[in-house]
Amino acid sequence: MELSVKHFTLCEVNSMKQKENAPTMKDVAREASVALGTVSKVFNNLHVGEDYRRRVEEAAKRLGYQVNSYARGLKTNRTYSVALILPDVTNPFFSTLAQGICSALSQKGYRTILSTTAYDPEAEQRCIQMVQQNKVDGIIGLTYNPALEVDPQLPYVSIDRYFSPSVPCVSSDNFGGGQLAAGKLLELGCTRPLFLRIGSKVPGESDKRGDGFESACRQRGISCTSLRLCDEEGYAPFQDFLASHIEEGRLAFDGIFCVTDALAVHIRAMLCELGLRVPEDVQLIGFDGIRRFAEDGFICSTIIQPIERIAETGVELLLREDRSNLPSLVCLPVSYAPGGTTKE
Amino acid sequence: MELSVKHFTLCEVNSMKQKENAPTMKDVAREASVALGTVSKVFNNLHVGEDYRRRVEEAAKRLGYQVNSYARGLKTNRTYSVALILPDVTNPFFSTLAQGICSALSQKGYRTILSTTAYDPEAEQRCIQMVQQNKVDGIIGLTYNPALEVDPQLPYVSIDRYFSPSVPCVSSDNFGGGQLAAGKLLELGCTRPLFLRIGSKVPGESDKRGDGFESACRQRGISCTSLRLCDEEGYAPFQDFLASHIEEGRLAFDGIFCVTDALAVHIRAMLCELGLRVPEDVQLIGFDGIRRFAEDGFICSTIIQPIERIAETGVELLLREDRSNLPSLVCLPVSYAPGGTTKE
DNA sequence: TTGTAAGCGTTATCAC
DNA sequence: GTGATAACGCTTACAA
Repeated sequence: MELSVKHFTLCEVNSMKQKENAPTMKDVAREASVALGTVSKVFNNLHVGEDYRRRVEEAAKRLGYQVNSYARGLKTNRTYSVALILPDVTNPFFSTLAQGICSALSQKGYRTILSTTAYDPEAEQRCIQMVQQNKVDGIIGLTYNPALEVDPQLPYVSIDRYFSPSVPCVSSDNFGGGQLAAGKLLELGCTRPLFLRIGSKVPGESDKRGDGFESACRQRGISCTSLRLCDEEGYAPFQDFLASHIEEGRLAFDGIFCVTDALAVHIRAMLCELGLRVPEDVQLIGFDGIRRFAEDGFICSTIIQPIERIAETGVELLLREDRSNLPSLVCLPVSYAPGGTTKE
Repeated sequence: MELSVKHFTLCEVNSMKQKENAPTMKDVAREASVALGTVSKVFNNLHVGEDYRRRVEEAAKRLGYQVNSYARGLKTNRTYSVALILPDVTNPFFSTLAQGICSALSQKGYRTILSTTAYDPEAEQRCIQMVQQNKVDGIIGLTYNPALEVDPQLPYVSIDRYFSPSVPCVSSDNFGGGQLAAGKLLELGCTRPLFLRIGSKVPGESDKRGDGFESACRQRGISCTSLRLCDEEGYAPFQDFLASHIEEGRLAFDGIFCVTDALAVHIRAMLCELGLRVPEDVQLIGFDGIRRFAEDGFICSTIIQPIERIAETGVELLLREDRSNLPSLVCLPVSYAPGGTTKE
């Protein structure tokens, strides 16, 4: 008689040691007195006589059989798993993205293999290697290594970073978001706008935020100041810059567009320390649409990224059957919401 | 001549369609003019003549060969991947946990298969099924289904929920955290403490937070009020409760311990609306140690969970070779930090 | 409609 | 030490 591997609720499990023998299709076939091929057909929903199907299903249940998707993948070359490569899932933007991608994938029957890279280009490359060995069906990556090496056969979707025409990139409409921020600030009475940026030194889609902002200001005949920093420099230069632009307790700017919400809250704190009031003296708009908790309001006035749609679009592009006419860049629409750092 | 699958940087990839033929060990063997077994040995770091090894490695590089870990797993019954089952990776506590577990696993050479369940007990069970088919080497789960069915053969570590002696559970020292909160509040001059809780109706380790708080109050001869709600009830009862305990603009409590930081910030907002000042009129302590961004301070005075250590411990327990003497519950030490909602 | 057998890419057991 | 060969669990022609 076959030794069956029953499943137990976690509460029932005690230290019973069974022999290491997960039941296989062969076991099921024997238990159901049918041929191996028949069992396979049942589990692939192919036509099989009704009573055969029943016998197989019952036998499988009795034995606690589960298909071995590794063995299946070996045969079919499809593993129904995709890799998600993110710098860090702690950041609210990334974690929301991860959530969206993970559930979009699971809805389509795919597993998510999560790799975090801590912004390290070499770790990024190692992840790629690792998941390629794992024979994933595709990769969604938000990476900073401009020279990532990837099997060209493997579907790849990039988030927020454009590589080449043949690698689809999905991101927010960063340029439009910058324009929107400028429009709002001006509309709210600002006349001396400032753009502040800190981020990676490797170029990315989000650089367009500042471009859009400046462009919109210029278009309205307003001159705009910008300060763009790299992560390595830290926040200190902002502090100095702001302090040096205060005259008689008055800042030279009355509206600041920050490249992220994270920066906006930092700048807000700096302004407070400098004795400036937000939004009375200076209005602030960030970018991302971060909330503290899901039910909370925004942590600052902000340009909201449609993270959910970015996730869905990325997944859709990655899993698309016909890969001949993929767009090289899709920008999703952003929106504005007040969050206490503007005068509404 | 073999058709080799070179790797390209993402930027170089153009729409070149190659034939679907990832190189296999057989190809490498032929390319290097050695036997198949020799190639296998090279990739498993077994003893092989130095020049053979070199030839194989060069051939592999030429062909862009990568081991197929599916095929390997089929043979060896180890996949070097573990499943992480979380309700939702958007919540800061969960995302930090995910980050810690993911990197601890990757450090040990394991991949993380992430599944999010949205607190749905059935989704949790489906995840378990799915990852079992995937032949993961183990599961780390933070789940709410009290009757999860799992293959008893498969190593399982539970976070924050105790199932049975044979299923290791790792969590913070919730009871101790409650005591700590009580001690702090009392030390800071509170005399009329209140405990507020909202959460799942299925019991979990975090229930001990309130128990510890009450116990510590009792021990010091102070009577303590508690209000414990289920998620379904929403925050409204808190609002009513607080409003009904105000007399002449004065709240009946001067120190509140909230079961999470999320609740604490909500309660703080409610108190503000009711015209009460935090921390002047009422002091507040939360639980978790949440920050808005990694560099920021805490969003409220809080009992900090050692999330990093929970992650590491969970992984260590899961991957432990000798599974005969596993602890059934390990509680990790918490600490207190002020965050603006207490008088320090 | 059902059964048979070859083979997916790897590892492991043997003789050599 | 190296090299053929038989599994691993499954899918899939193809034969019955």
